[in-house]
Amino acid sequence: MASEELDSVDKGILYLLQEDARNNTTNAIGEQVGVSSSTVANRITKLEEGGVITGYHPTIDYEQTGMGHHLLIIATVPIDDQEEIVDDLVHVPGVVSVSELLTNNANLSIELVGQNKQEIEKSIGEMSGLGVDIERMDLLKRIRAFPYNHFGKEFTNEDDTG
Amino acid sequence: MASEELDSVDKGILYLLQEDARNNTTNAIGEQVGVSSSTVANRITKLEEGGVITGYHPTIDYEQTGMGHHLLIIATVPIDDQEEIVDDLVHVPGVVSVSELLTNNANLSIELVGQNKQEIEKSIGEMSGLGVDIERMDLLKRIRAFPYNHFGKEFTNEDDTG
DNA sequence: GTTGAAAAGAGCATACA
DNA sequence: TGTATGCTCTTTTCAAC
Repeated sequence: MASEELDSVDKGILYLLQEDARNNTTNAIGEQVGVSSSTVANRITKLEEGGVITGYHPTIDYEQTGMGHHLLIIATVPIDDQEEIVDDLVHVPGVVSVSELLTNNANLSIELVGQNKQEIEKSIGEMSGLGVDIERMDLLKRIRAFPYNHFGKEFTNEDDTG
Repeated sequence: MASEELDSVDKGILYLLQEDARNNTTNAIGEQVGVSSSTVANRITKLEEGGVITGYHPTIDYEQTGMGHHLLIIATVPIDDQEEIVDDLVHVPGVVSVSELLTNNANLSIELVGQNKQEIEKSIGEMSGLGVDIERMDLLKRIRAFPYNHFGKEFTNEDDTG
């Protein structure tokens, strides 16, 4: 039920959701991919239940929110404790995303925000207390996310006059 | 108009949007933060226009979609060409996000997906052709994103019985 | 089992206070 | 910022493929 292949309708839906997951209505999506709105709703439900779509999140420009500091941290944790530590990292103030890597060294990529250096240092301190060994830490200039561009634009009516 | 401070209503809205940006209605958000639905709609519009919210995206489990390969790449590009190269990277198949870092070395973090090694290799080749110098490349185990936990949960009625 | 059409209910945008 | 109205969207049901 989960890892079934996606057909062109699913791919088109995913593509359009990646463009705007909040304001793209099932109606509009249906018109773009050539099915009715109820079909779109059914498909989306299945994609959610099947674990393909795991959530919907806004992309936030932290600099606009007073979070002057936005960092990307590469760190190492013991593999056996990786999951547990990541669970704890959720509760560290300022940590907004964590990517787990399948390596021994530098197996964690952590996105951290804070209003000032004090907040950052406090978060760093908490992370260290959890057993996170920071390898490097760089200022984030910008993050860009885009629809997986071969996911289904071909299955929509969108015009690419770029 | 853009970088004004956020009040508790804004923070509560952002928190709830980060929990579920698609299914959280203005009505539900309004009840949680204690304002009317129209106020929520007005605030969201301002957050969008002010550049605080730059988009809404689903989180997709690429492994469930037949994309067996999910990589995180650390790469270096010439600083002067960074923006231009990132613009080009958008069009490389399989590239789903790019983070620009403010450093000389390893100033790009690229998330790449593909159905098989051939696709990955093809994408790598295109990236190299753009002047992207790959420093390291690791398999992604999992990515987790969470609401910035000190952003406004305190301003909602949510119960944290975890 | 999946899709599409229609009805009922809910949510959203606009105007106005 | 809140309230009210008209309009749109979503959801459910049910028939058809």
